[in-house]
Amino acid sequence: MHMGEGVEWGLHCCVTLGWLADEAPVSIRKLAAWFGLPQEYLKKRLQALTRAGILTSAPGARGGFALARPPERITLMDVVTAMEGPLDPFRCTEIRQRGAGGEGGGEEFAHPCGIAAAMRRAELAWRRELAAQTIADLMAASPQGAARTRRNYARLR
Amino acid sequence: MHMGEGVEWGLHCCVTLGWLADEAPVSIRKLAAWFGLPQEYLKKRLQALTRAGILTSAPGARGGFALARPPERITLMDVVTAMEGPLDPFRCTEIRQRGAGGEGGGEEFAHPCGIAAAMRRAELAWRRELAAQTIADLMAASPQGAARTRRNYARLR
DNA sequence: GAAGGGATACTCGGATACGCTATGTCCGAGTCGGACAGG
DNA sequence: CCTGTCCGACTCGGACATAGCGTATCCGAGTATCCCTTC
Repeated sequence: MHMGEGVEWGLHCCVTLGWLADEAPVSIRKLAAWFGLPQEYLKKRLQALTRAGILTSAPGARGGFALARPPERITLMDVVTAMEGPLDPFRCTEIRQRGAGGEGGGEEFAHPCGIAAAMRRAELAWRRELAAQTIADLMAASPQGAARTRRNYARLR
Repeated sequence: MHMGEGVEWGLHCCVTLGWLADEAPVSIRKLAAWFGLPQEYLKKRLQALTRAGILTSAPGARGGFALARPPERITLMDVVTAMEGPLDPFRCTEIRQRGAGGEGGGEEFAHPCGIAAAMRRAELAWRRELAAQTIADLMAASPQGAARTRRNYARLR
């Protein structure tokens, strides 16, 4: 099981955009140089955040990306679902009723599969933790990052 | 993000093997027919459970697979890690120190990345839930399944 | 000085290419249990 | 009746093929800003 790099990229970009709120918008060229990432692909991933309403994008000269809401109102859950899609990692394909073992289980299969329910419980715990943390929390967690970001951004063309 | 089908297959096989404990071992041919799954590939996945010490496999005629321990001592976490590997879904690649934005952050980068820490917290909650549930719990959760399994297994050649 | 036109710097969306991993199949080797033949 | 041999069923491990997705790049179209020209 693997979570795409877009999640890490998106979270770092959101935090950085939070620190640079008064410099917004920030162009994709600067963001890519900032993290040493492939510019075109990073753009594609940030577009997913824009579609999800987490970022706003401004076209034209001096355009770029910015946070669409204050960082206190963007949770990690928002970013993860925007990047990875809304589907659960575990998907029940109902193999219990596919073969010879499932015959004659009529009423039993009206109830949801116990295994799917168990996996779902675990994923809900995961989502709950993600929804409990915001971009603002991440910003607050590394105070030196804010200073470093403003310092380095001033030198970036 | 996607969890392989092997997880669902493995969990269902473990539960079924728990119900059929006194018929053990069960051959891969019967298990595949039981769930309507591709026999060769299912075998490959169950071998991963065997390597992890969750199942035992007996070669030769009347051989097959069986649970290696009582179902109370097999957690969902055991099965998931055996199937998906021990790596975390989220992997921090330290992009924070890769580009122009990371310059001059010397001491700051001695501390672990706050974003990675946040994701790790969420994954720990997930793993905790998985480790809290056992195959025996799943067996108990669908009492009719036990009866159906024994009934259908008697008719299976 | 104001209006118009063009250059520039961006984003957006789609098309395409590539590699890795999940999925699926196949084969040779080893092992166990039972059948069968010979003493 | 006992023992040795053979055969079939089964697992193990590795090799190989395929498909889908994550990653990455490129291009045409649209748009906002700035500058330059023209009146």
